[in-house]
Amino acid sequence: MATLKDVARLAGVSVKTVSNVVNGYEFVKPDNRRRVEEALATTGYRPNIGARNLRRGRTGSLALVLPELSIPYFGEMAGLVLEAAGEHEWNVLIEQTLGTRDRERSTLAALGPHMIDAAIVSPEALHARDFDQLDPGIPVVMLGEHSVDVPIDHVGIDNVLAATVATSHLVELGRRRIAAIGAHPYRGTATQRLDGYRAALTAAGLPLRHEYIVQALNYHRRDGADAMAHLLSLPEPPDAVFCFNDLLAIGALRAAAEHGVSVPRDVAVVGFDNNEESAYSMPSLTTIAPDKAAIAHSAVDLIRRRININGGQNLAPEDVQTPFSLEIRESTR
Amino acid sequence: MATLKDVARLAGVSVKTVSNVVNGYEFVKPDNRRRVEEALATTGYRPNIGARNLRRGRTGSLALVLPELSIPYFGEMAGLVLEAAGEHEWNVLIEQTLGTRDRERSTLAALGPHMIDAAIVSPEALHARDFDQLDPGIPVVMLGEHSVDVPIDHVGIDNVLAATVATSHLVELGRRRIAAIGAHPYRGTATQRLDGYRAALTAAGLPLRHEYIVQALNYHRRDGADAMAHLLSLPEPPDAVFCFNDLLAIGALRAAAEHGVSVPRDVAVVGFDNNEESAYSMPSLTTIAPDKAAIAHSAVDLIRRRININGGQNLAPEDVQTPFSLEIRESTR
DNA sequence: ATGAAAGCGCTAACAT
DNA sequence: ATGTTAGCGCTTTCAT
Repeated sequence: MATLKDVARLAGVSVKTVSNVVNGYEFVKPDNRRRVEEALATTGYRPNIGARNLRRGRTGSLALVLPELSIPYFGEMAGLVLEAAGEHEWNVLIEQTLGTRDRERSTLAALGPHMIDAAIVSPEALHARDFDQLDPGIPVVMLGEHSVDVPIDHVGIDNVLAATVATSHLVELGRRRIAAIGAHPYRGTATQRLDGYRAALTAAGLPLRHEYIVQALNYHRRDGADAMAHLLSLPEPPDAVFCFNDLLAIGALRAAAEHGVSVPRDVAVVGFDNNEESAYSMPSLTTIAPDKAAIAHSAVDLIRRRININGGQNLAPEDVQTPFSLEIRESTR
Repeated sequence: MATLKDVARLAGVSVKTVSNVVNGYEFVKPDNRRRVEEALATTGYRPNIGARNLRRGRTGSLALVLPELSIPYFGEMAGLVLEAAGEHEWNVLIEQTLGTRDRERSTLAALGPHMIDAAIVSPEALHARDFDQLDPGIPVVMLGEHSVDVPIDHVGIDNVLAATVATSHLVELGRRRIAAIGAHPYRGTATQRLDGYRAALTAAGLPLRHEYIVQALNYHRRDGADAMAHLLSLPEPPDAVFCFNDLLAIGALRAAAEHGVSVPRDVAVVGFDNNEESAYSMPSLTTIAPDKAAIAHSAVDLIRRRININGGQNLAPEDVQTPFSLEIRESTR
């Protein structure tokens, strides 16, 4: 592997001159430039990014911390973040926490300022003080929700509003016994979506029936199926269900089918996330569709702003709200 | 940010001693060790990985080159590769090619030896000579199939066999008009799966009907739906369909439903990949289930072997076959 | 405009 | 067992 020194020797100039050419410095004698460029070509020189970053004091990488790539929502988000970061020549280091607080904490702690310039974190179980682990010098953007109350940049949709829209849609369908699947003791998104659900029911003058709020400790398809099975076994089963993500909803659809309950005739179902698979489920799923690309771009932009203002340490944390829409499909038609 | 030097000064020892402690070297005077550990703690020292790698002549990163993270199969694989690589303290840089040859080529070319120690590539459209782009010094493992004939390590299941198993399963169900969705002009996996399909039909004494082989230029759900719609419009529609991946199959299920065709009664459907969603589709999908974790681990192991033998340049390329199974679900019951 | 040399933080010889 | 020093490849003063 050719180094600057090799190229310099071959071209008969100093490393400085070669470095100047490589970095597009303007004032290089045309003759020297030519010889350097020749040497560059014949050696096939490629800068050692690690060395450059060591010297420059930056890393050229962002961390993306999320629960699990195999979860469709995060797979889709990760792909978009990769693209957005790539536009600014950042590599992305993806870290999976598997949604456990332990791994979320240790991941945050391991994010030394040497590995990354900034981090995009999608926390699931973190507590506020876990963020002390973080080096204060590196900018962090939270995706998803303010699950904890820390002064950190945040990008995402208005979850309370979105949940209200989803629930109101069911109300407008004429449903009166509307259940919710996905309540969770300390997951921020869950709390907000539950709030939105309650707000919509209250606004419609419908009673809040505690047996219609089903917890889900995880948000996988199986959990949705279990929750739906439980709801259908109630003496008075619901005629509509708002699931806090699409996976729960997909599981709910299956449970409904297995219980001989027709969707949407007997039970209407709404999801959240607009996973690609939701357009192809049977029936296809009405769902809240966040603008994921907007989330990815906003997150990267926020980071760029922070970095350009020298860590932007004493800048007030921002809260960027991205658009969403309600995608109406067969499960509520 | 504390450096080795800072810690050394604080502990009153040389950098060497600190380095020794940090790297778990055994022979350090207990007294010194104690003082170093104290200094380490009070400074909150974290090694600068970049500097360490620069010195050691490695980068600490692997590249994972794949079409798109939002495709469930690749999302799942990426998660597993991340875990497998993490066990050996590798970061993973994921590059999306979006399945275009152009981006696959430029990605290969950009993989300078400074950024990564090795690469795991899941090519879709590459030609053999595109691999010339690659620095010969860095080990590459191909995932998926020998879509091109290059002397490079490869990990994956026996696609021909798997396709035969899938098709034979349909034969054993008593189906006689078995179609295939997913033929593709130059995608390696497609060719192999088509071969397996043909072999199974021939072995069963069934005719190869050219109108039952449907091309799919992409492998998304929509393509499967289109292909199935086409098959069902045939004068003599098939009574079974083997789809070359689960997404195609999911699309096929939907098209069948929309045409009022019952699965599996009228048409049995088999997929390939065992995406998580396939256990929850309606009906759930019979599919070939590759052992994805085995693929991820084998790929990382292969890389470790190559690297330990100094680039292993003159080692013959290996072809590791990982296990798979046929997961029988409702779509063929 | 370009060269010489220092130094980013670390590890590995070499010396003691 | 530990200190000293060179150097990984690069950029950046500081000279010239």
